[in-house]
Amino acid sequence: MTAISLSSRETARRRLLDALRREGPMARVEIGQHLGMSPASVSELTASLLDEGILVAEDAADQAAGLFRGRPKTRLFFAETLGSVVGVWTGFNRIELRLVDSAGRNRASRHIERPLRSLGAEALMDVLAETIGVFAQESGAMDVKAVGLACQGYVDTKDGIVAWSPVLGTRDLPLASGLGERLGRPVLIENDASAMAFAITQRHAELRSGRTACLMVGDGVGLGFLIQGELYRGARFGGSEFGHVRLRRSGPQCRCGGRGCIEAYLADYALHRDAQLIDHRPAPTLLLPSEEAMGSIVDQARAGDPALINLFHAAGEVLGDAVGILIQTLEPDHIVLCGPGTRAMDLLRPSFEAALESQTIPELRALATIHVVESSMDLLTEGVVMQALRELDLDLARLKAA
Amino acid sequence: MTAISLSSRETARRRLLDALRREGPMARVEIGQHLGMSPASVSELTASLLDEGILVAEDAADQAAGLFRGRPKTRLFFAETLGSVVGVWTGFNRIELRLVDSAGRNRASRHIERPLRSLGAEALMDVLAETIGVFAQESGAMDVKAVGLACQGYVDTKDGIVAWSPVLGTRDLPLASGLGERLGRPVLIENDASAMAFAITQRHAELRSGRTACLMVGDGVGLGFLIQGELYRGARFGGSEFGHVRLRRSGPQCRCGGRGCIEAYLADYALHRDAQLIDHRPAPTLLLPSEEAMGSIVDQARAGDPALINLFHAAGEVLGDAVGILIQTLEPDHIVLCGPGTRAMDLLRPSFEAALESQTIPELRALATIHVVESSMDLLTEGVVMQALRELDLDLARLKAA
DNA sequence: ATTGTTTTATTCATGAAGCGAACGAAGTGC
DNA sequence: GCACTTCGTTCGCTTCATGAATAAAACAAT
Repeated sequence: MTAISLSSRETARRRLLDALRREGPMARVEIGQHLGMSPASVSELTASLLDEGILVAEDAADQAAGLFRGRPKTRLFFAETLGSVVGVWTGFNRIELRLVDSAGRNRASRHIERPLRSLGAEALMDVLAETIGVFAQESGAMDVKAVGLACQGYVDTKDGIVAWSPVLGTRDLPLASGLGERLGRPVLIENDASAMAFAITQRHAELRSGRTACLMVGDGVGLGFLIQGELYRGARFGGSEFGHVRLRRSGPQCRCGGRGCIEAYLADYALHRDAQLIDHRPAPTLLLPSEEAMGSIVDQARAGDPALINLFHAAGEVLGDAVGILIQTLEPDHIVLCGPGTRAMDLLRPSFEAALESQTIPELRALATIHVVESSMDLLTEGVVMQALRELDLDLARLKAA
Repeated sequence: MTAISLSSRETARRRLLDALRREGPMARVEIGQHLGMSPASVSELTASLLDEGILVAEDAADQAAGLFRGRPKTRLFFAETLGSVVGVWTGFNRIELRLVDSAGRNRASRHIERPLRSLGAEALMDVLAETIGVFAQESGAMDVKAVGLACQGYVDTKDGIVAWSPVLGTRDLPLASGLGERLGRPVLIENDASAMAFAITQRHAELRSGRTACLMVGDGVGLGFLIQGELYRGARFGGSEFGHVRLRRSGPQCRCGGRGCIEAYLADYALHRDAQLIDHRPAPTLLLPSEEAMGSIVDQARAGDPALINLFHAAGEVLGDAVGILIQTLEPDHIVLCGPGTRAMDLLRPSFEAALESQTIPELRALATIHVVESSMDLLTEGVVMQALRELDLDLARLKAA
């Protein structure tokens, strides 16, 4: 499951299948209009996809009754027999699982509470493989074709190695091959912010043109960067772990070991930790605070608690500085703020905007539209499962070609 | 002179001409080996280039005497009759000019002292047009086909507008069209750091693969980012003016109006200003300190002046933080530190490396090779003139096609 | 001088990919 | 049954790149 450069045909094929997953069943003409392809090309592409058994034509009977003139459309969609794919997200003390069919439709999902950090490399992979296996079985999926796993940290998607992750507690872990051997299936791994960024851009067409930087605020702070709808890949990892950029030299402690990282102000664990301190409560034991705990902090701040308001003020300022850096460095067309952290956007906004304005000129700021997309962590599994599906599409094509 | 997406043929043509400018005259076989093209394709491409009069075959007589067997190579190179191109860089109180022929060879260069900031938009463009015209005439160039101009600031290359520049003192200046009308020739404008980055990557083959981030330290601090040897273009400007990222909330004054920008620590004007202050000398009147003035500051620091050593220590720390941000955001394969500011790299290095190490994990740091390229400001005119030549190549191709 | 050797350059046929236009297919409305 | 409309396929054309065969231009050997 490596991403080499794609041939012209493979790109067209991918665009077609992507569009079908996003839009649902479409007739050939519709696909052509949607992608700006000639009917001839669509015919050619779909012919081989039908031939390979990846797509099937919808029964004419299924269609809306004949209120139209002309030859009726025959909609195409993914065959039901292609098997399914599991998407996984590993958080600090939580694993999210999702099962989708080849069309990307949700079949089952679940999350379990399970701390992972304390396990060693082998035990960690054993637990993950076991968890994935049980989930698939209990969901009645006998036909899992691939697995996609997203986690925070420096994830080398190409070689399948997690160089460092705050949630796994290991270094240079060959997670893709380790899980792949245990499960007997190809495993794709990805940074979680990239996975979420991909899921969000799949849902919003305007974000798939130009350059889109998605800042995910939640458990940590991550960055997913896309150019023309495709994830930007850096030298190995992709523009990720932006949360560990140090913005304040002597700022609060971050779990990466440093001080003053973006995350140490903005992430749920940081806000929760500081709020507990303000309330003179004991330090939290759970690394990943619950949505209820975070909600109550936000409510108290909205009710006017001055110390908590200050907390969000400082966080908003850091967010503004972070977006300023993104704008000055990547100059994106779109900036997306996403993840659970956007729940408090009303509290962050004043200081966020002030900080952003104080470090960018209007001409530059005007280039990037800032979108706040309320999104929960289950978009992560959606993103990574989509990517696994796309890799599977490619593998199938190459299998037939060989 | 707009950069639209290139056709397959145009890309091949550009690669061929780029290679000839870099490597000098080459025979068709050599071009093929160099670019990984089949002889048939090279033959086809060169046939039309010869036909259009852009290339000519070298005289057989010019070649080395026949110590070789087989049919002798006929080297191809740019026709002498194609005209020349002027490259310009505008600094605070200085204009650098360069005249090159169509092969990119230097024909003449000059720099004049002339402050620009105090002029209005029209007067500024009058002065520039006049200066360029006189330079071309006095260099005996009757055949200037295009002009490339690089300057610091937010430069929209596509629309030819300078949104803001610390050296020009105007806003949203339509410089390309304004100069173009005055000179009667197409004018390409570019951010100066991008121009230098392009020049440097043209000289070093290894920097043309993967992602290369060039941080230019000198008059200001700029960033040029290239992917596979082509300049990254953001929404409008390109990943530029990185020097105005604010790294220290309450840092020293920057000429952009903000405080604590990277530039306010690292740029020549900032170091010079602070050194003057330490020596209890009057504030400098010249905005761009001379190379001698900078050299004397560096010498004093090397001789052990503790206050100046501190100055460079703080600058190095900011440089380390800046490179850390670049690594975490763009994850480049290569980082190039260039520009006159590298003259003091020995003084910057200890704090630079400490700061970089304190905010990046080793796995991530190991991905990017850091190159220090000693380069003076005259590489700027080389970079922008090369880009103007490439645009001219394209225009010629499109002219023939139409 | 003639012939062979070696290297360079061109030509030609082929294949991949996309597309416009023409044509066939499959319905509805009368 | 026939016109009409819309959908999908087929055919021929174009662009582009390439391998193979061929031509070209020298030198070396006889």
